Amino acid sequence: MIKIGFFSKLSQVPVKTLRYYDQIGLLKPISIDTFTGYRYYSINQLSRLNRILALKDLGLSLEQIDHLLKEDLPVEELRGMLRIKEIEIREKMQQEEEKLARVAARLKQIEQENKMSDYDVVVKKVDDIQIASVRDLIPSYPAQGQLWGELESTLAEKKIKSIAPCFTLYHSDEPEIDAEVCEPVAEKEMPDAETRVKIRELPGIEVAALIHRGPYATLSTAYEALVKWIEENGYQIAGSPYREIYLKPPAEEGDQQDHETLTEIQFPVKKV
Amino acid sequence: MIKIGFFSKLSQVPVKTLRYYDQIGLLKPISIDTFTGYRYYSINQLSRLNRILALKDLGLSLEQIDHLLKEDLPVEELRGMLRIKEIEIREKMQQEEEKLARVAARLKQIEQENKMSDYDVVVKKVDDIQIASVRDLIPSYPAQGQLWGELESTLAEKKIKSIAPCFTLYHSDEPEIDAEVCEPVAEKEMPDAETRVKIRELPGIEVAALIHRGPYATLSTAYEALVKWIEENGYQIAGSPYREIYLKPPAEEGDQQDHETLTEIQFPVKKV
DNA sequence: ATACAGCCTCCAGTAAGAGGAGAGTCAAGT
DNA sequence: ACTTGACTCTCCTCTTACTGGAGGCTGTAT
Repeated sequence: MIKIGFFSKLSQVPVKTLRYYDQIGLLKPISIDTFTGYRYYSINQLSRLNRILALKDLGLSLEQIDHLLKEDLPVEELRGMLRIKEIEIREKMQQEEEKLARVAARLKQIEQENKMSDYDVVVKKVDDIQIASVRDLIPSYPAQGQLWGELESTLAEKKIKSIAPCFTLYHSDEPEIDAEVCEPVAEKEMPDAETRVKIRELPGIEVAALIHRGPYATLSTAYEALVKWIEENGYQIAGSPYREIYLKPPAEEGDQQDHETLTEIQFPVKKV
Repeated sequence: MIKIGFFSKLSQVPVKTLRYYDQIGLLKPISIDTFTGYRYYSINQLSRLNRILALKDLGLSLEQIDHLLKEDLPVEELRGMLRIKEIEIREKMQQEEEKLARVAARLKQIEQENKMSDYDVVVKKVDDIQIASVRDLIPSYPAQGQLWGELESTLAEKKIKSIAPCFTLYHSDEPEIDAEVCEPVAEKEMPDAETRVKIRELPGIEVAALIHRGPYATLSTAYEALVKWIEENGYQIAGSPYREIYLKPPAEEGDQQDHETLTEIQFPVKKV
């Protein structure tokens, strides 16, 4: 029968923590004075406390520990929990390693350019999306203009509305540019489909993305930055197509100099 | 001027998160309808959001990010933060690795014995402590009895009281046992010190500890388990002395069979 | 008798949101 | 004009494993 402070000294566990363990029912004192509320522990309880600390040190939550100590079905269940923990820890180490790579890459970039990068790359999963699109081979990037004309006029005719920013899928760049211009739509099918415009669902994928501000002619620096980031951060480009999303097209039609133009570039990626 | 749901779709950031970022002032909508409370964002803000996400991905807290984006002193400060982050991540990886070792060791023990270990080893820092002690070479462990007699009688004579469980420090076991029997006391000095009993302060150290239940004759299994644990968990024994703490001595004087006897063993350790 | 250490309960706060209730708003279709 | 269903709002609670503090009682030593 010892008081909480002494029990704390013996175990080197803070008094606050012991009270907390009492509160959540993990380690209750053997008796509590009804009048004063003083907690009284037995020295025997040090064993249980040690077991708690040891399991906590393995990364188990107090709830899991409580469960393990409450039921007397420990061995098999503990084994299972530890196996899972093992995997979790490996995953976490993996993630830390990747994070370290990202930090190192960013540091390197700062050292080299002595300023904060213009581009911030994020990896994200893009959702499935319904699109209406026209695909064709074109001789140059600006030549996709006529595909856009074809797509927009068809959609206008069918009274189909775009529900999100339009974008281009580039299926390949060589020897010719294989481009597909897309408008997100709500419809699932194309009525009387005797045009080149098709409606289909684009499955969601993981992409590395960044946003470029400035005219289309300056997109190449963004591409370089994105490819470099992907290489340096433990990812690789996972096939075609990549996307160019026209978040905010030039204010005036044909004004290729608008410095407020915003374009997002997305490359499908997977971890190396 | 787009609504929160659309901004969320474009960025793949949950609406809840955007509202939270607004709340903490990290990313405020460009306008909020005074009557409806609707938040309206600008597409331009995607850049800032991307920067936030990128920095978050490096492990910075939202508070740090807010600071970095608020002030325009970013480069040097960011570099410093990232350097610190780099170190933190390495430390964390180190810790995860050690945790993995502990889990693996525990799993191995379960596989071998097919039951939960009787011993739970904890690593802890023990505090500085004032002790009164007698040290001598003894021919066998039970022979420390006479040292105890000497210590207790001296303390009784000087009316010095023990304030915690007594313990023995073993400075060496070979060729003879160099033992020091100790009683924690409050006094800082020994009055008229013409006895072999000395008072001194024992500095706090890191120890690996476990609790053994059962008569002293069975302590050897506990020692084996503790030494094995230390080896398997990336620690090493950091010199002498080790401690045997008599948490709960046999109920009756001389009853060496008491199965409720509790003894804690502590080895000074350091990480390999 | 009076310190003073030790103990009590209750409350608030941590990071970064998630989940849900209940109510108001918007846009499209009838 | 009305209804429906999707969006949005605020406010509340919950998460982990505690930590810190306020205000008040208890136990022991002088």
